[in-house]
Amino acid sequence: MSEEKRLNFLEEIIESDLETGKYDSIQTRFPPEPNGYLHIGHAKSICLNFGLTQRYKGSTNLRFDDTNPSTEETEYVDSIKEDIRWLGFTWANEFYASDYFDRIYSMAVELIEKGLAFVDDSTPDEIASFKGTPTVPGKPTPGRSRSVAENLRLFEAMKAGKYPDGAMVLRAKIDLASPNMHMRDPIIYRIKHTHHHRTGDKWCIYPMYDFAHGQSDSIEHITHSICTLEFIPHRPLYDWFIEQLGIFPSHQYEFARLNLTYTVMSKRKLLQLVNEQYVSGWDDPRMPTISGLRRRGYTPESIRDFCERVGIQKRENIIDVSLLEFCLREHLNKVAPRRMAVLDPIKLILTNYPADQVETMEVENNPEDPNAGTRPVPFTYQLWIEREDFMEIPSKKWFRLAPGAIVRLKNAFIVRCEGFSKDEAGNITEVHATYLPESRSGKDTSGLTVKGTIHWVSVPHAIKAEIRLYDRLFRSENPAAEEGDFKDHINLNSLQIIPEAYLEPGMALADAQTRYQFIRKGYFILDKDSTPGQLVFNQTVTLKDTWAKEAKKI
RNA sequence: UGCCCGAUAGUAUAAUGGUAGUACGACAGUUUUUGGUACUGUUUGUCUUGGUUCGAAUCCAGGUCGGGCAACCA
Repeated sequence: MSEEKRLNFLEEIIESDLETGKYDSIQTRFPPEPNGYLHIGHAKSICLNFGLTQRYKGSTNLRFDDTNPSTEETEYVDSIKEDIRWLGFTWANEFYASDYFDRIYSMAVELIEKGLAFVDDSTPDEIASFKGTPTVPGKPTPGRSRSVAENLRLFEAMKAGKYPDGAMVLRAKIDLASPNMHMRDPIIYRIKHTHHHRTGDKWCIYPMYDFAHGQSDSIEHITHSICTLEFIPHRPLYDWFIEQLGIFPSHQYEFARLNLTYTVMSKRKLLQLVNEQYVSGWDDPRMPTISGLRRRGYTPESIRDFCERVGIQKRENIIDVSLLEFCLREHLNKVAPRRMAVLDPIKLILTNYPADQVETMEVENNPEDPNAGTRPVPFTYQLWIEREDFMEIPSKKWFRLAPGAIVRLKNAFIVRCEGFSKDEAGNITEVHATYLPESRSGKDTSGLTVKGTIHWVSVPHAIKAEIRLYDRLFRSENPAAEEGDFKDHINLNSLQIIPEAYLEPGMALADAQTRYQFIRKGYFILDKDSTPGQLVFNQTVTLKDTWAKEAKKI
């Protein structure tokens, strides 16, 4: 227990805040906008916000940042809640920025009364051009000099629905010459005659992010409001509103968002992949969404472990997806029951094994777990084995089947290859072998040592299943950074369907929640498309394959 | 050419003025009835130039490079 955990910069700030007595406990929030599904980048934020209040005394709210009704839907609210729960976190309160619309409206009125906000009826183009540029200061629009009474009257009328969308906005009156563009009289309310997923048609004006987020934090007494780097320039504005309104001083802290190699991580791009049907949906197993990873077979444990390992920093980063896969394999290796499945079958005929005999082999369920036990698997003279486990002319370092070579059939016998047959096209159709009766697993008296062990499934007992293999969705490490359209870099072979693989018979009763290891082939989980008569498995991830590398060298 | 943020092995992440360490990856090997797992070893790094200091990845100054900011998006 003496192992010291290194603190990230947020933990250091929090420990200091707790030590100095600035706070007795901390309060964080996870603030998604319900306009898309959560992805692995959000998982980093979720693990951060909830992790902090697990580690230190405090609690975390789930707050939907639903201030833009034109993009937000209840479907997204539901998926977000499901994903957070699945990741293993429980929020203290479920809040919505829309819960605070009345209070936020009053705050706007207060700002007007203090002469710190005004109604502007300039056109969007006018507002933009009067804002100046980063190097040229802005100029006041005519509305800026309106009286408090007039502003109050107009804002009231905006709320009452007297004006169409875009006719006018409410702006904070700050500093049109600020080098920070966000301080150049930012818009804080706009007119949108749009039905809201929660408040319905009660409102036709909605606060902007900058006039809702900090206020919501403050209302909830959030002590540490954690967001991503692009909000850094918003912080002075965040603080300005809190100061002018004299409300609870929440503080904003920023960290670098997660990026992963060979994928994209923006909701806009992910939505494009869905809408343009490059994938089957938000939960397509190739998507970096939480729902996609879940369907693919990822475990919450492995995702949490990954988020812990990537760390929290302020520098931009792109994490190698192999780290995610490492975390997954590490977890699955410990917990996944082993099974045998042949994905690309050829027949192995044991010429000296009685044709009418069926033996039951006891096969280990998980060599990593002594308590996992064994299961019976039927063995006959006709077996399915992987096509790639036989080589007519073996290469160097090959220690699977080849003419004259011996190999062990996992948890069964050692066999010697005696020959093979081909069809007219020259494809191997059958491999012939003899088995060594004295080499049975557990009572092997053959004295032989074999270098290779392969898996098998008895032909008459095999059950069929569809298996879906996945590869990375993009060919480029960082498709978003490539020239042109990111979709030009999509990997067109990211999904490979094996319509008919052969599985050991017990898999007919496969459990939908269990991630299985198909020995030597990777980890697999039942897909939601699966039915009792037509099993469908997703390959979660392959096993590390050092032979594949060796084979490439040749 | 305004303001803001950042820069440590291939990718991430520590070292908080005192031996540049860890993980993933890669490479090599040992063990193995999964070419899996486990274990061992190897490889590669402080953006740059000055300054402060007995001593700088760390503090200071200049530069370089990367990123962000001018939505009635969040």
